[in-house]
Order: sequence, then structure tokens, then C-alpha cells
Amino acid sequence: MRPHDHGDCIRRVLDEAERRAAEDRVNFTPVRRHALEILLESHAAMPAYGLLKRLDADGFGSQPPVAYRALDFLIEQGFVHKVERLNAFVACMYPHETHTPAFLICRNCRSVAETCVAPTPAALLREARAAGFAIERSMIEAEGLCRDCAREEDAPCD
Amino acid sequence: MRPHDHGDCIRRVLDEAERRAAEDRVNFTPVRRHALEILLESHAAMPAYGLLKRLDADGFGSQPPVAYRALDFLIEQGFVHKVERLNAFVACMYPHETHTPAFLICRNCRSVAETCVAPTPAALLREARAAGFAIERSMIEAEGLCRDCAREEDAPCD
DNA sequence: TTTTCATAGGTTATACTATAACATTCCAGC
DNA sequence: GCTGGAATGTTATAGTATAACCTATGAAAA
Repeated sequence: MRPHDHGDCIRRVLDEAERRAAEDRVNFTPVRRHALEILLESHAAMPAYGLLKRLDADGFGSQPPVAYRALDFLIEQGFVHKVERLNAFVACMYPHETHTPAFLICRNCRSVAETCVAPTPAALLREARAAGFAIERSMIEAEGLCRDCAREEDAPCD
Repeated sequence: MRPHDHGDCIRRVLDEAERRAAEDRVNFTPVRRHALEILLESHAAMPAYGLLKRLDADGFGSQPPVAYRALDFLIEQGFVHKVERLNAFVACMYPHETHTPAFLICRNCRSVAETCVAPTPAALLREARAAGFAIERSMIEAEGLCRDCAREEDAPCD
């Protein structure tokens, strides 16, 4: 992750979410909004039970459905993605455009970077069409080493 | 899934696995082989505990590590893929080539088709390089409606 | 106004997925 | 025959997710 003004980053996404929720007439309730705020605090993927713990600490209830319901809503609206490989969740960095999310997941530090690539690759679309399959959404998850962890593996001092 | 001689399909993959295991000097033990045979019985994705139940019925033990160890091995060797979105496992249909698996997952009947597309899309490779991220493996999961389920949704008689 | 209906949230229980940790067996190579 | 590594056996537990049912709230219909 390149250095950036993360406060800005949060505000930008939150504003956009607010705007889109109003536009779509969906109910951006306190627990839903707060869940998004928590996920926005970092670019790491957070497990549902990590989110739940935070929501509970902030007075929103301690039972799993609290977290899962908020996540369901946020995913439905496209504000959050699930990183299937990690069973964890990240705030979407591109909530203003429909897209096929692609994640770069570091196998060492488990950091997750969402990159901005085109929708479903053309080759896959062709294959799907041939099979009579109608793709509604898709995602790409790539595992490897992030810049920082690659540096560490080079260095003998782990 | 197009109609095909599934017996052939199984034999082809199993032979290839056998060959590759010998070549790589890895230990293709009975439980590992049988797990692959079970997964090959259909092109649907099977959950780990479904596999375990089958292995148990066939006398290979009833505890979760039985299934997970076999799966670990088969995935390691590239004979099986995990479909993250379903937390389920499918035998690889292209065990003879290194590839980025791409799955077409029907949201209705949960059938899974593995399609044969190129490795990691070029656009993603470019993005990764720019971020200093070294991709080691990647996969694509697409959700939608398979041919059969699409037909059903059209028809009023669900 | 009262009813009705849909949506959101509260609460309890449970199902499903996965791994840790340690003991045992088996076999190849010294 | 000893030894070390790989595979397996076994017990326990951690982590992820949903079902089911109930209550509250508020906007729209009657």
C-alpha cells in the first residue's frame, strides 16, 4: 500500500456511500454505517468476528447476526467485498463504479490490495457464452508476496 | 455441463494424476487416491465434510483431518481446486497444464464448471507489477446462471 | 385512526468449516 | 537394527455462518 492521506480516503468512500444510499433509497442505519467505518479504518481484510467485536465494544450488540447482517447489506450495496480466500471483508475502494474486484493478497502478512482492473476478462466471457452461462458477477483473487514481504524474504534477517 | 463420457473423463484425469505423482516422486496413497476418485464422480463441488463422510463409509476414517489432509495433498499437486466461494472442492479438469483456474458457479444449482482460460490476465499483472506485488497464483470465480437454470427462470413453472 | 405490511434489529441456538497438537505406524536408507 | 521423515490416528478446539423466532418501528393502505 502506498502512503496516502487515509483520513481523506475514508471520507471520500463514506461520502460516496452516503450519497449512493440516499440515491437508491436504502436505509443506511447507524450499525451499517459504523460497520463500514470500522472496515475503512485500514486496508486490511477483517474477519466477521473481528468486526463483531468492534461493533460490540461500540454498543451495537454482540451476536453474530449483528455483524453478518451489516455485512450482507454493505456487500449488497457494493460498499464492501468479501475476500473469499481469507473469509474476511474489506471496504471497497471504488464504490463509484461497477467493477470486478481483483485482490492482491500477501501470503505472508495477509495484507489485501484491491486493484482497479477491467470487468470480467474477455476470454472468460467468451468461454461462458459458449457454455451458455450468464455471468452476473465475478472476482479475481491473486496470492503472492507484497513489496514489503518480498524485501524481507530477500534479507537473511527474518 | 455438456454431455460426455464421464467414465472416460475420470480415467483420463486419474491416469494423468498417477503419472504426475510417479514423476514427482510423491506418495499417492490409497486415501489420497480415493479422495480424488470421489471428487471425480461428478463435476459438482463437494464440501470437505461431504468428502469425509464418503471416505468414512469406505473405511478411511471419520475424523476431519482425514479429509483435510487428503485435500491438502491433492491441492498441492494441482489435482484439485478449492472453490472459495462455496468452501468446496472440485477435481481439476486440466491437471496436465499449469493454469489459473476459472470457475463458473451457478447461484441456483451450485454446479461448477471449470473453464480453460489463460493464466492471470495481463491487466492484473501490470497492476501487480506497479504495486511491487509478486503474484504466485490466482483464480477467478464467476457467479451467475448456468444454461439449465436460466431456462428454468424463463419458464413460469418453477 | 386503525390496520397492515415490510424492514430492521434482538436473541438463542446450532450447523458448518478448519486446524492444533500429540501419539503411532511404517518404511527407506544408513 | 537404528533412525529420521512422511503418513496416519486421535482428541480437542477454534473459527465461520445461518436458522428461526420474536420485537420494534414506521410508512402506506383501508
